[in-house]
Amino acid sequence: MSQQRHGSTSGNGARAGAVSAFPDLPEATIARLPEYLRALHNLGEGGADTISSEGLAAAAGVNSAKLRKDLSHLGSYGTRGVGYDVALLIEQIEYVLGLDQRRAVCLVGVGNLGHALAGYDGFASRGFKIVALLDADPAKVGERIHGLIVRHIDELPAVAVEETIAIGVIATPAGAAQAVADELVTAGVTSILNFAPCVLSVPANVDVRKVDLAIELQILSFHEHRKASLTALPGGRSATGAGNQEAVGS
Amino acid sequence: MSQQRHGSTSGNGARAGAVSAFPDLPEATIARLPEYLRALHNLGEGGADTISSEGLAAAAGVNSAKLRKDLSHLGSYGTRGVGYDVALLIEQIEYVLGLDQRRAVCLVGVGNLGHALAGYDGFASRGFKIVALLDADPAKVGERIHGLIVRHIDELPAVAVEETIAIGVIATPAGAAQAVADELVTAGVTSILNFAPCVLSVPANVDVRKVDLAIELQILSFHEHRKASLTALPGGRSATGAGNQEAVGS
DNA sequence: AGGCGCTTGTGAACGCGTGCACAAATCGCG
DNA sequence: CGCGATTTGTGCACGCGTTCACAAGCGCCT
Ligand SMILES: NC(=O)c1ccc[n+]([C@@H]2O[C@H](COP(=O)([O-])OP(=O)(O)OC[C@H]3O[C@@H](n4cnc5c(N)ncnc54)[C@H](O)[C@@H]3O)[C@@H](O)[C@H]2O)c1
Ligand SMILES: NC(=O)c1ccc[n+]([C@@H]2O[C@H](COP(=O)([O-])OP(=O)(O)OC[C@H]3O[C@@H](n4cnc5c(N)ncnc54)[C@H](O)[C@@H]3O)[C@@H](O)[C@H]2O)c1
Repeated sequence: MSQQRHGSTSGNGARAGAVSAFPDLPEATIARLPEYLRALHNLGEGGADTISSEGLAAAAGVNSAKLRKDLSHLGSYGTRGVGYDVALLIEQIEYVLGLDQRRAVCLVGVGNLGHALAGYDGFASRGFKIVALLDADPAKVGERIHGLIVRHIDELPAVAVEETIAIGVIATPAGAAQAVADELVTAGVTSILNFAPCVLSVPANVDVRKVDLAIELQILSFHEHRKASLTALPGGRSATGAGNQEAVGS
Repeated sequence: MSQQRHGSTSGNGARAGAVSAFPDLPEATIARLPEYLRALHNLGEGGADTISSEGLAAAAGVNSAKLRKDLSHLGSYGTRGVGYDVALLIEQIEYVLGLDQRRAVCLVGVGNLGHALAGYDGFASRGFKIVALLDADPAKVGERIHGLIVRHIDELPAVAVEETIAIGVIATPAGAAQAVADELVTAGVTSILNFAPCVLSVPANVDVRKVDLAIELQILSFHEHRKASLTALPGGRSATGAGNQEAVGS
């Protein structure tokens, strides 16, 4: 039990006072903001100063109406007849996502996958910093990867004291994932990204997101199956198929 | 343009005749079926013969009503007062997902991430088989990884002839992803799993799914930001937070 | 055979997300 | 200074997905 949905359905919403008034963004919107952000960075590097909703939507692979509605939830940062100021919009989205402060990431499980993640430069460039690599295997402990030394999982509490860990990444086998998650929670981590193919039970105040390769492949397999059974039918050639672009993770 | 949604909104649906009558499953349902399948395999190995919707829902991390509705779309494979036959349900879900036939996967880009994917045993155990590893770097070509030899990307057409590729996986830098996608499509691949952080343009009959780490982290970052700004407010301790478990991929 | 408890399957209500279509707003130009 | 072109911001309607609640069905026990 205990796994609910994000549901910001708590009725606390925005009070009369202008204390902090955190924007009560729809979950679907915040899932797309990173995509907009990446598109904006690309456009900015391309020398663009302003961008229309149509242009940005194309770059992000979404409908322009959806994009405008998403951005309108952040406030009015566009100019009618002109478009959005790229630099300003980047700043706003980064603020909302909390990327203005570099967040510390702790990676647990330096195996096949963990090794690749540890060497990924896409972390640093997006505002994250891996501050610790942890593993239970004594043979792995001490190994140096991209300037970081692998430490033993038992040192997690110590690591948490040295630096406030914002996000814990689990890249251990499924059998160890729940135990690792428990330890992360005990150490004060309130956001977990789980690569192990299993369900995690965590307290209500902890956010868990899961990335599961096999699920993605199986969904694609379904559509292959469907397409195959369709082309084998009367209908005709193609035309019935539907392209898509499901955003999933990174 | 060109990127629409899955939308099986084509009105062809189920004809009067019982030709193949492919179940017109909601997209949200098929995204959860792999999760149910994994839970069922675990339960089966645990010696369970039958399982109630409540039990299976708990194992898969979802609401039991949702699970029953999902399964009801496949037909009536449960027994009232008893539950679902584990083996039968596994068989049915695997059939619907098209996992009864082993699907060939082609991995393009054997770098940091591609190396990890190539060595992942989670593919084989879920009904997939990597049949080719491709890369553009001459230094990588010829390398042996887990019994497969890395071949040059130019050999893709030849590979496609040798074996029908069901799914292409892109693990190249973002700059090369669109070109690789085009080559995959030309080679006849109609399902793509993209790890590069960019939007792909593909014909309407090709399915693309994307896995983006950075997006996952940024979503978690947002919730960290939100939680931080909440605990700093009058309210009280916690209780307002919301646990969750977003399924994403694998 | 009948009744009782348990579990599935589903009708109905609700809420969220999407997309259309347009009014409001801004810029540039004559 | 006013007008038209352009683009944002949003009210509204629709469809999908989720959840509740319960009738129908099944097995077991007496
Ligand atoms: N390799 C991939 O491409 C891939 C893809 C998708 C998902 N996954 C999943 O990611 C996870 C890791 O996969 P992998 O291929 O890297 O496996 P791996 O066996 O290569 O690595 C697992 C690592 O976790 C460490 N570990 C085990 N128990 C631990 C514990 N209690 N605390 C800390 N560390 C512990 C092990 O020492 C090992 O180094 C698995 O759950 C796998 O299903 C892997
Ligand atoms: N490493 C990670 O943990 C990680 C995580 C998430 C996403 N990604 C993304 O996955 C992709 C790969 O990451 P990586 O760390 O493995 O990078 P990498 O540079 O280590 O590997 C890229 C590989 O692609 C090959 N390649 C380049 N152009 C090619 C082409 N046209 N055809 C075929 N092969 C080509 C290169 O030779 C190289 O071997 C990137 O887009 C990255 O953003 C990586």
